[in-house]
Amino acid sequence: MDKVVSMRVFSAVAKNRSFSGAARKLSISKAMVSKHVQNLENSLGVRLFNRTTRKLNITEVGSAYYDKVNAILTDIDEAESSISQLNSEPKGKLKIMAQPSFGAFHLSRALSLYLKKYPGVTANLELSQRIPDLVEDNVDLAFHVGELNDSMYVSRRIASARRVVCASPEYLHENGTPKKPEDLLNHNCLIYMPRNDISKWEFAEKGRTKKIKISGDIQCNSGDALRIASIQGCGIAQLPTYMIGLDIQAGRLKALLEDYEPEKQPIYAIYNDRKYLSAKIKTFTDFIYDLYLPEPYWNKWT
Amino acid sequence: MDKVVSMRVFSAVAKNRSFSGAARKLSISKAMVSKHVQNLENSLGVRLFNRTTRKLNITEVGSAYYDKVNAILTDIDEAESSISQLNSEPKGKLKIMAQPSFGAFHLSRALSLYLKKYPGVTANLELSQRIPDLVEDNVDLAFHVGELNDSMYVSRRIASARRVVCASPEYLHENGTPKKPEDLLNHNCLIYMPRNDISKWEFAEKGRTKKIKISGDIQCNSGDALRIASIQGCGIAQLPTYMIGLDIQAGRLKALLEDYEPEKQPIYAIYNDRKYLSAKIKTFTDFIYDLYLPEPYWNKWT
DNA sequence: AAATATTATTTCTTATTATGAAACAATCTT
DNA sequence: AAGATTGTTTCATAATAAGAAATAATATTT
Repeated sequence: MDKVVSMRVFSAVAKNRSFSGAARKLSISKAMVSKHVQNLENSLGVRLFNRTTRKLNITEVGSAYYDKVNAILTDIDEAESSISQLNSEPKGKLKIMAQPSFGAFHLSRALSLYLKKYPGVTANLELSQRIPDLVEDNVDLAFHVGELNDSMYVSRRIASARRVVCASPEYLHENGTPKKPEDLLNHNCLIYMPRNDISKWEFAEKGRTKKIKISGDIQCNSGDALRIASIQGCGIAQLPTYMIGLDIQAGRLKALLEDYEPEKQPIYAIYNDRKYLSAKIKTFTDFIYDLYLPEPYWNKWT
Repeated sequence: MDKVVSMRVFSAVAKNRSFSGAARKLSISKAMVSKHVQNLENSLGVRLFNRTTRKLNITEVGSAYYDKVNAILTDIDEAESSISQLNSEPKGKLKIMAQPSFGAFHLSRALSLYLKKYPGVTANLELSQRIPDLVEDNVDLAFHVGELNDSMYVSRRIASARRVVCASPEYLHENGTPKKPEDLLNHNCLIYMPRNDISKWEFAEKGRTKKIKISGDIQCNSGDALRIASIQGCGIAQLPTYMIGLDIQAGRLKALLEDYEPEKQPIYAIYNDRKYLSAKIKTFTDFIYDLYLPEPYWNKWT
């Protein structure tokens, strides 16, 4: 028998000075009222009311208990409402993890807009290449560019990333401009290698995906490093537009093979639980999702 | 599912940073630990722990809830222990009702001894002829001399009362001294009449009870008034020794028909509940019972 | 690399408990 | 006297608690 319920019933009986009255007020049977009071009396080993069928008097002990019970019930209500309030309006620290380039270029901007809208939230943005373990790292929310091998967490697609092949004008001047994907075989390609198995680039041709195995003398797990390398004319890179949009606009890099542009990569928000999503996580993912609708700005750089 | 139990389980999990650890500490199955936490999470609509099978992290909400829950649990424990303490050592106001003569002559003395022994108790002694309704009158304990027609309350025999027939020396000098019960028919008897049906006096003769229908010109529902009347020589009265002991010792009254003394009347303590008897009631009835053992002093006045 | 151990959860069955309608007992009100 | 209303008890049933065992995930040890 739920002790908190029994306390509420007891409190109602004491307040109404009647078992039946309490039953009506609480919309339960008077049998249950009787049993709840007995439940407390048994667990306390004390008589709380002196009663006959027609008269009711709270005992001295009952009266002392009544005061304490009311304080306790108030505290419980307060705790629950403050918890649900904490959950209905975003508050507290929001810890986010994301890949360095996407995080640095775009999340930081989104975050500062978000924090302006929800002053109760503070943020902690941690940039790392690896896909975080939300629990282990105590992270509320992670963003990931690219397909996820299944994780136990919830992922929500919040945007997409165009990838383009690019090189510096200098490099192209020296080594020529590839016209179709296969031409890359003769170029020095800058290889992004977060895990050590991908040395193919995807392209689209006549609606089909085509993979070209590329090669080159630089392999790196940092997109930023590849970007710098390509700007410096080290070779050709395939990079997301959210990284190199400005470089292309500024002419530091030239986009290549645009007719063969591959499928956009999905960008996911990853969080722990769909059921009890805290307000700060919910509102931030919503905010991000809306911010990048219908097409994120980094995908429209021309 | 008992919310207080769930709170205790939640608190143990948070303290141990482990579901299994909490289960061991509480000696319940980890299945139940899991369910209790889920119970709270459901009722709050909030995730309290971020957890995988191997890692556990309390959420921000969970942490806030943890503090509140601990305070609440402490309050509940405090309330319960203070209630049971209130019940284990006598405290508070003890409201007693009794018949005027017995109360005035003897209970008041017993009470003052009792209150010396238990300083936490204060007393309220109300003297009235009628048998009280404990609930209606909000009385802890009543004392009654004489048989009870069944009441719904608990009665405990705590002593007995001798009754003797007596008259003032002056009356006897004027009207003669009755030698056997039947002689009373020719005397003016002072009739005690709390309810209006008793005009017989009991006597014992050869081990049998004999009832003598008496008559007289004074009927009264106050034993004290009868006592005064008999001292003043108005007639013969049958009164308990606890009332007239001193009068007989002082020679104001003479005991009559002592060879025919009737059965002693029982004296009862009446209270509300055998199961949850509060400490003050229990200790006072025990105290009274012991005080009058093996035979109350008022029964041994010669 | 494989085996073992430990974690939280889920499933399943069983024993317990909560629930209120109805019967009951005791007053009060008409 | 009859009817209404009180708190309690009884009873049948629906709901739930409980934990053993299976499961899934991941450390740790071998």
